[in-house]
Amino acid sequence: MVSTAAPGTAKLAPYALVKQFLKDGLAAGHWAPGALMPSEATLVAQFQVSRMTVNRALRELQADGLVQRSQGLGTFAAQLDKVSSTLTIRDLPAEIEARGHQHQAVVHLQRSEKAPAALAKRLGLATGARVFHTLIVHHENGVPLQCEDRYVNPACSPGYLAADFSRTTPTQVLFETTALWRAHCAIEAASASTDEARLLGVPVGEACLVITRSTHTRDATITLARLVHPGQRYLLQGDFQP
Amino acid sequence: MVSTAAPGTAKLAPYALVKQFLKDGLAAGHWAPGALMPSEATLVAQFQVSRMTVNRALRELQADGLVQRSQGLGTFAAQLDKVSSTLTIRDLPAEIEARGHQHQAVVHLQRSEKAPAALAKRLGLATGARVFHTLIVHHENGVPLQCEDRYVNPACSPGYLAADFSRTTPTQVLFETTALWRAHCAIEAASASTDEARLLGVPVGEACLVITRSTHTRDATITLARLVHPGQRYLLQGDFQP
DNA sequence: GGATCCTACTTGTCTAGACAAGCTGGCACA
DNA sequence: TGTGCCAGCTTGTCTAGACAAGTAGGATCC
Repeated sequence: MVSTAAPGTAKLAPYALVKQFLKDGLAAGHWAPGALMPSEATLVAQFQVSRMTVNRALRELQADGLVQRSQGLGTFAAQLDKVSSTLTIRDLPAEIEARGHQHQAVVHLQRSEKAPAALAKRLGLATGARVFHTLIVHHENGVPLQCEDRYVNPACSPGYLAADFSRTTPTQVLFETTALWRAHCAIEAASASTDEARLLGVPVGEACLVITRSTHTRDATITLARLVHPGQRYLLQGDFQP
Repeated sequence: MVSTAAPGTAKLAPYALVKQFLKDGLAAGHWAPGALMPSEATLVAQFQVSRMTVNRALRELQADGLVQRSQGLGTFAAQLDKVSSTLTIRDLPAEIEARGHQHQAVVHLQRSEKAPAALAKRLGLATGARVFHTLIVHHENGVPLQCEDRYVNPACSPGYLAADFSRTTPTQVLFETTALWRAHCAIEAASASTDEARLLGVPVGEACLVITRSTHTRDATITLARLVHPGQRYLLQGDFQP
């Protein structure tokens, strides 16, 4: 096996080269936000490649939000302040495993219940219909880190209650049996309730990070979850890099 | 002007048609996560288009995280549970304006200070160097919604202190003068300190959502910001839809 | 002067073919 | 039996050209 280039000078495909060139120029401030950037024809001449190659580079930069293009006008450097930071919310057990730490789940509740009117409505069920309810506390290296209070639409995952949640996770079970189509989440801060404080081992009134998450198939709501984290022990992090 | 198609049946470009077909199939569960999807050649035959067209559709689906592709093997339906929800954090004043509400900024502090050692280090400056410091409370329709405590690297934006922050916002000023390259943010819950409680008009100890944000050029740190929101009044929302 | 048309430039998209490179399974050979 | 090679599949990428459609500015006509 012979390496084709010096290490760190990995050979880039032509389209990637054009992309890199433009990205670097943007980072260096060669084109102020809103400024007109080189046209496809210009780049074709400059890099001696075909238009499709340049077009791909520009199209991907547009998808990344780094440039704006409009037919008839040209390509413009994007307002980078409009490129809002995105942060990803992952499954906590997966995150703990990824850190190489030990994950432990304590199941406090795992049963079928009659849904109160408000809950039934949010799940798109008839009032009084039965729903699955689990309450699980996730520990990282023995420290309680998340209190997961979850309601599941039985129609979407009939076998949900049969799972062993000390071994697997609700997210895992649900996504093996259903086709996710839409998800919504909200993040807020709230004080720990008496129950939550007890389960998480923190003082009542402790500031907590609360993630409310709902996932849906195309037609129905699969599950509603309320994830409560002690404020002192949990941090959601996000990075943005063009 | 003659409409080219019935409303709701807007004519899609062939590549978009292929993309839609695959997306619909995934949503309907035709391909379970990990299952082998049709090859490019199959789709070419099925849709009677050229391979580049099909390739574009598949490449975009891959960029969206809906399929995984590997050379020599084929295209596979992605594990959608791995497609973590992303939520975007926008500039609060912009968000308030977008809601059609009235935004008001009260400037409590706007000056140059000697940076303590820890801060200087985080900004990549020499100990004791001067930094710009602003403390602004943003109101929505008269209600305090965010306490923005921000330090700025003078080298990146020398004119920062001259701005009128009752009229414009720090984010706006910074992005007009600097080229953003990298951003980092973290979200946590914390209790309101005495000062924060006073500025936000909430009881001391109230649960607050705290966003810590740092932005960098390629070489230097531009700014560090600590954004504190009263838990009862603020909600970060995110949607995910393939 | 004002309205209209026309041209040049831009991006958006598609085509038909080509070569490269990675994976798999079967066939021939030792 | 085991090993290596090769054919046939897959995706990854590039090319040269084509037509469509949107914009802007100048030339022309009234």
